Amino acid sequence: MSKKANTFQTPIGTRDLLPGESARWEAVVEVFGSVASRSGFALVDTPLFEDIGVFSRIGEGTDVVGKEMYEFHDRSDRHMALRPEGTAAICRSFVQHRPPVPWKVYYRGPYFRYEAPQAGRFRQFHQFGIESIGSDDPDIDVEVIALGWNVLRSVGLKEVTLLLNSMGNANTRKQYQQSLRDFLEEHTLDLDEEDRSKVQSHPLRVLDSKRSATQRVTAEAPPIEEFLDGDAKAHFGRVQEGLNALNIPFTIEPKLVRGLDYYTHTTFEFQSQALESAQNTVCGGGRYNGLIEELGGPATPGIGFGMGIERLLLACDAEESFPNPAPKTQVWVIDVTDGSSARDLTQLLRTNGIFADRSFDGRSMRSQIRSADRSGAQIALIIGEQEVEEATISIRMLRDRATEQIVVQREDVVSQVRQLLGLES
RNA sequence: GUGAUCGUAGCUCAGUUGGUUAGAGCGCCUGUCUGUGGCACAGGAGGUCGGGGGUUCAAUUCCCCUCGGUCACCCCA
Repeated sequence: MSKKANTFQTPIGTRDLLPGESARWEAVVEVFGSVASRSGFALVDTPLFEDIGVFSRIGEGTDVVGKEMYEFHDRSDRHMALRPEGTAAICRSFVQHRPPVPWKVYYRGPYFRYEAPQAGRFRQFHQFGIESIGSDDPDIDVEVIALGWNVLRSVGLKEVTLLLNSMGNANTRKQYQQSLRDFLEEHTLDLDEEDRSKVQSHPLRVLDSKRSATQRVTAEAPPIEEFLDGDAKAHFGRVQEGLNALNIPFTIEPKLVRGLDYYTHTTFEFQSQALESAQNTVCGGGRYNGLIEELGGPATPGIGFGMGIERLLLACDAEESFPNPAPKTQVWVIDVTDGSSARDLTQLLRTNGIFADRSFDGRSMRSQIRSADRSGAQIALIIGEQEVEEATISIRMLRDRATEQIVVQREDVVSQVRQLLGLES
């Protein structure tokens, strides 16, 4: 906010993850990892930057590569970019290493897009994602979508809707684009001015315009369904059948085209109905049967999705689910003598697997026990002059004021604490 | 990139037609309680009023520029 001399702040669209939120962040990452690995997906980590060519395969005309990429030349003049999304890099990795198929992987980490920030949108944002490469089986589409569904349920979200569409193969996509272009040209004057320029370059993009004049026109546009060939229809039908069998509710949305050029056949989006903001897509993905080939590999089908962690947590806030986990501190060591007992006892407890903490700077008894209380610890160990003399420790249970404080021998403290915490082995 | 809106203590905000030492609540620290926590009371620390320039005898208050936050378009997670 302020910019005083010699002070700095996070760059536009970035933020610090602070202790108040970081435990929740770690927890949601953990949830995703366990849901994904339960379905046979393994973690893959790719670099945060790559040769820019990897990402330009997303589509030269897309906003993501055209104007939102953080690109730079390194000291050896290599043209690089900070990754703007996950799928292209995973496909590059597949081509580079040629693992056996189906290759089922998940990933998570920061992504970068040079955009003006707003609700649910950042320049550095974070995604989970999965990719399943090497199979054209529609049941894999179902597995991928179901995994997204399972994650959303696991963090407690209820108000989400799944939108589903099929783009057909590369050929139908081309045919549909042309006929859509023809249709839109006839109605150019009825379109919102802002959208007219997209008719030639990106007719598909006109479909998801939010402008009402344009929406009135596109409501009459030919649906892509009419252009699907027999195989595409069969594939799409089988996907729907699978979702029905798994009791995953969905809505067919013929205008769901998505902004990345590589999609073929199944495309889908999970939207949060609890989010008031303009960006309510929590998870989006689809099939990309031509991308691997584009990146120099053998023709190989693939499907996956990306899930925005910030948006997922925003949706959790809106539904009041997935709260910040309780602090982990179990024991607070209070030392009102010279602090050496606190120094030694915290180390002893910690090396015995107990979450222990203490106050510093020789604070008063009152101050230390207040810190102990606020830490969320269940137990306070108290050392004063008397305890030092007698080699004992007073134990106070912080969560139940009715219990009497007890005194134990100093050498028994670890086993006593473990017992009181219910950890006794 | 375009548009709207905002910018006063760590946080949430007051601040009178521009007028002398800029306030509150919460939080933090200390004390009432010379060894005992969630309450109460008292005290304390903490602000170049985002930054720069201008108008004026005087600017947190008016004007310009700039930086940043928020929201929307575009697009997407």
